[in-house]
Amino acid sequence: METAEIVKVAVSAAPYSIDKPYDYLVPEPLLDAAVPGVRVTVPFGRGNRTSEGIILARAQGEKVQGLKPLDSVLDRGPVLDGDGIALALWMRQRYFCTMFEAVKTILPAGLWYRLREVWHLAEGVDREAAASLCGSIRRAGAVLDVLWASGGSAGLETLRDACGQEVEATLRVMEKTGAVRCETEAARKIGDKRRRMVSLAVSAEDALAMTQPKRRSAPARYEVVRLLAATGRASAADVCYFTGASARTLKAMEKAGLLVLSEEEELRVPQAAEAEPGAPIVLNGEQQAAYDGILSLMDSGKPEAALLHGVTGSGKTQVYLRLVQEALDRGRTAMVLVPEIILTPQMMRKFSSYFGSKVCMLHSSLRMTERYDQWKRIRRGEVRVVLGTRSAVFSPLKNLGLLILDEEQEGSYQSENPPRYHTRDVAKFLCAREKAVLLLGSATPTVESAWAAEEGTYHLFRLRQRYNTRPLPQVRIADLRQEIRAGNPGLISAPLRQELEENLRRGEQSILFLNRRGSSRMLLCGECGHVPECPRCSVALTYHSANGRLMCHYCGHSERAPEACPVCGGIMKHVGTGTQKVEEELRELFPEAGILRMDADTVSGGHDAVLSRFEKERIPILLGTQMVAKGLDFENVTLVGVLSADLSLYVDNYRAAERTFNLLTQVIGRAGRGGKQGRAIIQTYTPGNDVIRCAAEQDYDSFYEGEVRMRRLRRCPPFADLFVFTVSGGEEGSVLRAAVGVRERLRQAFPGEEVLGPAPAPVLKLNNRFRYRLLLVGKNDKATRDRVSWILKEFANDRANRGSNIFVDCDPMD
DNA sequence: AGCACGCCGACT
DNA sequence: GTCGGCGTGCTC
Repeated sequence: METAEIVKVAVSAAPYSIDKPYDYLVPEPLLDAAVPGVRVTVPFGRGNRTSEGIILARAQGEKVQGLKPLDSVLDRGPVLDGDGIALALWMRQRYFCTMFEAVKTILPAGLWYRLREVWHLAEGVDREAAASLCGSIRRAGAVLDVLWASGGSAGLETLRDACGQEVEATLRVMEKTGAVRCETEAARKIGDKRRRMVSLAVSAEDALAMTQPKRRSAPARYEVVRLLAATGRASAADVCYFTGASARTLKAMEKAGLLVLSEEEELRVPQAAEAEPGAPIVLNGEQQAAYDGILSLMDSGKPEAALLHGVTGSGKTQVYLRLVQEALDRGRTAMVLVPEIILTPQMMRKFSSYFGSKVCMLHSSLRMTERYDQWKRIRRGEVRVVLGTRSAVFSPLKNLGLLILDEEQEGSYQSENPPRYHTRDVAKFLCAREKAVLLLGSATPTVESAWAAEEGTYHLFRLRQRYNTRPLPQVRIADLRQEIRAGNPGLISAPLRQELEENLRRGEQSILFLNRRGSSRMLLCGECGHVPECPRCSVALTYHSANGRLMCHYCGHSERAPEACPVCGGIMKHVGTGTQKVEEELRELFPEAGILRMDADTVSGGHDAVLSRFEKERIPILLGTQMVAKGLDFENVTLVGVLSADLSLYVDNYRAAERTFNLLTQVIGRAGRGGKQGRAIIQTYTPGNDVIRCAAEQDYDSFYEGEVRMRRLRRCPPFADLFVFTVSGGEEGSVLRAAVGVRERLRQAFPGEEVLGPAPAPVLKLNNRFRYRLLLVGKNDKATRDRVSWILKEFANDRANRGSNIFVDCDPMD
């Protein structure tokens, strides 16, 4: 039997249940280009629809019969090396996604291809011939009309718009008659940008002599030469701009042998603000000890993980900077990941002042082109330090020595769309591979991380004192039950009112914090109580004053706000947010004081605008939701009030206590950042609650002790892992039935393990899909993942589950 | 998932 | 007789 070149391909069109490497023949013309790590198009399935894929491996094969050949190669060279492919394989088994989904997550979006079907009238087939070939096919006439009118070919979208969504079936039948054919175009989302460059082809003297303006001859040429004699190479655009020469002149000069025109790649990289080089970093005793310890881990040549547990303001960033410097000195690279880079401008400034052009910042406000060009710079080794958010963990840095995850407890490290990877897990994988040090930094570590440190899996380093030995804020708890008994049913307790008065008198600023995720205004009928709901999701629509419309935060649905109740015709009333009510109460208490409110409704002008007003105009009171808790650093803020600490405590989530403790700690830390002593008031209905008490005393260790005891008892992470299965579909009954089926399978596959549910998801209906959840308490090891994977595949293959979908999350953050 | 093949009922 | 419904099995 003849041997042939065969490639293993991860195919985009293969869903999870049939995902595996598929074999394809390499046709002669693609022998050089079809190498591992390049993306290809391949025919897939009975209908041989064109699908995107990526080559995982190449080999000589004998089993040639039945194999289809590759269609085309999309990349000039590998976009993923062996390490990248290994990472994708790991993600596949860790997050229950397909190989191709993992690959797509690793690659920058600017590199993605969009496949587009273009339908053509077959060659040599005129309109009559086509019509007779398709004679008996319904709706074929309309298709031919459109193709004819658009010059013989049209994109599938065009045909869908003109002939309806079912046009695809018609086209497939027409294809068989030979009247039409389909070609799949692959278009990149963005391209590489190239810049035309100009330089002198001869010496400056000769060129000047040749273009010396005698009589009236071509002054533009002389100007061009003069410019290039001074600057050397320059871009064509610049030359034209500064000399007034036209592109034609340049072309002509090239022809005359004066200039060389060439193209070079232009990188769309945001111009780094020139920062003063940073002064040498001096560490205090604790910082030095942590630094020494972590440095010795880096030099151990083994993959190690460390937890840097430092209170707010203890100067973790200094330690990071020194360690990154050391990594670079050892010829290695470093990655620094933060939850939301926009909130850490100080960090960005510091890194550019110490690392200049060696550092690259990857944050959410970069354009796709900028992000992609940064990816190219990193791949080429032009970048030694990456500072970025979640997805920056996929930066193709080589020879990684140090990976820092700052504020490791933050939920934004987990991706919200599938595969829902957690940055910490990916980071661990990378550090193991690169024998690099993983450094988790936090003022309030997750219980899992603190536990790993206690167990010795992580090396623990602590920073207990604030950097310039500023004292922590004085915290008081205000008992709201007592307020009610004392005849104050309001949202501001007497102690908080007194402290606010005090601050107003002293001209110092205060931040009030409503412990709620987001906030929204709704419409409510004053007569029948009707609340307009999203037609696609089971949530109330929120009112946006900016456009007078009702919108859904989940699916984006938007409609005009009704004047009258659509049910009874009554008058619609606005139901204000929590923050609005607080604002009203504050205005009554302090009619003279300026108050800034920051929530979804007021923040349309931009976060930054509100905050800079607060800072510059010294407005006495800032009131907001969770968004005011993070990263704010204002000198003149000496008082912080938490309006209702309980709100985030009693939600059905094993992380509720941890999240509340973190939030309270963060908010309290906003007070007294300048020279003055800070104060904080925590209002609560449960002053005896351990979490609130520990937060008030700023006692992480006690909180941790209590929480670990609780988690051990309840079998929560780190003592067990929670696999959350979500079954969704358009018909509630069948979704519930499918979910019950999953429960039975889980009970069979995991005898003795706890299986809970199905229970409706917190938002039952989202985008017209009903969602039910199940919970498996187990251990996230290979054996469990294999069984979970089996259950997912079985679910997809069971025809009884048609129309329903399933996915799993392990230890989700939300 | 997405598609083709195949086997039955309602029409020209 | 055929068109088209959906049930079944496979995807290199």
